[in-house]
Amino acid sequence: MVEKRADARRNQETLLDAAAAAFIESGVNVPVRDIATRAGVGVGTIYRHFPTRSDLIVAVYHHQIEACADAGPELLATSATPHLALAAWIDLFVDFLVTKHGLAEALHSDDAAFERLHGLFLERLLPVCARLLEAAAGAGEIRPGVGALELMRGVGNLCIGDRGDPRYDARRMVGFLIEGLRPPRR
Amino acid sequence: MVEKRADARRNQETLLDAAAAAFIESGVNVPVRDIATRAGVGVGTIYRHFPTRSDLIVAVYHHQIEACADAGPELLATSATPHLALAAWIDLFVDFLVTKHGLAEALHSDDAAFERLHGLFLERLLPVCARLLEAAAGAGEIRPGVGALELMRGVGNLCIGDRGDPRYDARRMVGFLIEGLRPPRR
DNA sequence: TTGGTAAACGGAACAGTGTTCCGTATGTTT
DNA sequence: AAACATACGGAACACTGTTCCGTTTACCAA
Repeated sequence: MVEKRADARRNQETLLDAAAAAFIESGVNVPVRDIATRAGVGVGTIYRHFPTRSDLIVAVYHHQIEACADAGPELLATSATPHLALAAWIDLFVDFLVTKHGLAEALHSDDAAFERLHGLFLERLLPVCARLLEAAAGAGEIRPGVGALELMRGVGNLCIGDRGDPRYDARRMVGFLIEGLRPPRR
Repeated sequence: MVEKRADARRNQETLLDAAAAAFIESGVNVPVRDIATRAGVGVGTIYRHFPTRSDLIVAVYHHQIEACADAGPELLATSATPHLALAAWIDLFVDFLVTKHGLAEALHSDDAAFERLHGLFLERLLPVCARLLEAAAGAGEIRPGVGALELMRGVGNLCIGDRGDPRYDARRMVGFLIEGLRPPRR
């Protein structure tokens, strides 16, 4: 493994900061040029460090995604019931998504540029969700046969378009969805 | 009101056909030039007849939207319970959305180009949904205070990304959401 | 210190798409 | 048939993503 040049390392840091700021201000779909200008580098430099938009987004939000993943087992251990743990974890997930403008949309586009983002969610968050689902199903609190992937996609979809719009509260809708997972009443 | 020229009327028809075909083949985000080529006209002609993409989509799907709107009262009159009517109507709505690739996405983008589409849904479908919700709430079958707009946006969102993907069934997720509207169990 | 080399940079250039605009063509009317 | 209004076509512009290469810079060895 060869060491990277000092200027390259410096630029990568600068880019991460610039991207984070740009994402907050203009959403994750902010034009590449804007990020480049903000960082004071050429667009080529961005593509060299982060070949796809996914790579940049992943780099910026990596820690938060990890934190969300880590919270799953913990919630399961400390919650009164698995269903409550599931609901609480989904809440964390929703919080993460709705505070990143455009991220929910990006997550569910089939654009190849978001491949790695997709991959990270699948790799880190999906197993956590699956574990929580399993526990809740095992306790008879939700119907069996609900897939983690479809649940996460559904929840992610529900988060689209929630930008502090008072007429649409993603958390509320997600709450209904999670409630609807319970077994049919007799 | 002045009569339109014959060639203009002819072109409008041709464009509707071409757009409908293009939507089926490539989704509602098919490039304008593709539709123009298909219809054998210049892009200017499209923009003259349909200034925004919304106008074109609305023109193409107008009848189906009307049919969906008309089905609401009918379902309410013939269903065993208001909740069943609501579920059945939402099913129609979902059917409409998932068979039009990209329509659900378009519906929830804030792009100004989809203004009229948004407007038509609000104007025609929203009252129908509100009526069904009211009936169900009145019968105590769902919690009160659920807004028609948020429900329709939620349902629309859940339909995003369902392209016959076996791993994601929008209808199933919507079913859970509607089920979750029921009052909390004691 | 001083080359020499590989790594990294910048930004021009290209590609795809939406949108506008105007010279030209066509239908309509007198 | 002439004159006019309407409509047409597509070039041209704007915006964004992406690639590519001539130039610059950091690093190291002599």
